[in-house]
Amino acid sequence: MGELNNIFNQFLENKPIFDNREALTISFTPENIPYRNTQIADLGRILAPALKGAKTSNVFIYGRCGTGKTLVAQYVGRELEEVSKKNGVNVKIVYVNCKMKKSADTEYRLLAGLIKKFGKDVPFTGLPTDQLYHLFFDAIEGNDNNVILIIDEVDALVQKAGDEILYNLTRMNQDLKKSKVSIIGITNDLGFIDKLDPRIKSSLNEEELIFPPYNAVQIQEILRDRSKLAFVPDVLEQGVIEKCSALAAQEHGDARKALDLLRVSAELAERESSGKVSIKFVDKAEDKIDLDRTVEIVKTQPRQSQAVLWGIIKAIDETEGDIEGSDVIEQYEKLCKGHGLKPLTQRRVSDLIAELDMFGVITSKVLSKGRYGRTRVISLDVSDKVLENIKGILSEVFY
DNA sequence: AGTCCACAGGAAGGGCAGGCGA
DNA sequence: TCGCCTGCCCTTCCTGTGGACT
Repeated sequence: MGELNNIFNQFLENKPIFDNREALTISFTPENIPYRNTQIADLGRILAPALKGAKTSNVFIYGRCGTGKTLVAQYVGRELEEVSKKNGVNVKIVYVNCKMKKSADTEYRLLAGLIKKFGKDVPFTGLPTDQLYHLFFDAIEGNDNNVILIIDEVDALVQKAGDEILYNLTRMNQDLKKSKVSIIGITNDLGFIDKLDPRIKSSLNEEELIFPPYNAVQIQEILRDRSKLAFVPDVLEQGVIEKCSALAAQEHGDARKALDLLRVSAELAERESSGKVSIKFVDKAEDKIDLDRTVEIVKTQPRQSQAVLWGIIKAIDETEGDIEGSDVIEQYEKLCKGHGLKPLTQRRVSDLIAELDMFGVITSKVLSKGRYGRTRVISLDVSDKVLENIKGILSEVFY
């Protein structure tokens, strides 16, 4: 108990670093969004007809992650809602993120989530889909609303649930008498729209906005803006912002990453009771973010997927280089045998490997060896330190 | 030019669990 | 409880394919 008290007391005695930590998180919406005036104005013009009760065009917003798409869409949406309220018009903005596991990544969950946002309750599962459409329909129609759906990471939804749902949503307007529904789709997959069914493509892509990546100088400006809110004066040492920006700019100008880096750097500085944030904390923060992310992924994988990863690591250890799918299967099946785990078919393992690739834990690419067939060549995509951690986690699972 | 390897990966469907209303 | 619906994980079956070999 005494030790814990010491920790708490020391924390309280430390010179504070943060003034408002929130300002560095993704959920924070700043007053002013730098370098996005054009996009804000464009989206504003597209949505403005809603103020006169008209249906607005469907919009697609493209841009890589951390380019401000979500921020701008939510910001414009909120402003629009406010102005409409003042003018006595019913405009409702509904935001859903399809990448949020277990919340909006299937047709059922998306609809259930939307219906909930209109204040009605829906069971997690169990209702036929057409009934859900009816519920959603009633929810919208009941309020005489002009509804604008912001569907974030819409590519994730379509990949999992197919594009039928988008078709159904765009078609709803034909049956609605009093209300209107428009869609703002947000995606970081530039080729996304071309993968859609042409019917959906034409009705959904009435307008499109492209969000270019930020450059290092722009990210610096964003960080400076936010740090004025987030930190007490003079805690950032020279070069910290520059370093965070440079690292994030290397990764296609991802402002979110820059903010994360800055926040974690400061948290590490706070934890070490060093009243200032110096460059060394940025390096540590980069490692920590990488480690935390990967460890989290590995920990939350189902057992079979962990077994496959273990097979990959074992196979790489043994061959000391790149390995092929068959090497993984061999190690994986050995592991299953040893732990009474029923081995999955090669087809399924191949999907699990692809999943691990998607998570960024491994890198794999399909390679043709001519007469000797085609295989997937696999290598690990983590630093040695992270690998040690992964091994630790997995050996606890497969003692 | 044609063959053929060794897999990738798409399609379809089975089986299970969770949840509903009757 | 039963029948029905869904999502999810998985298998089975199948077609496609890049390039070394003949």
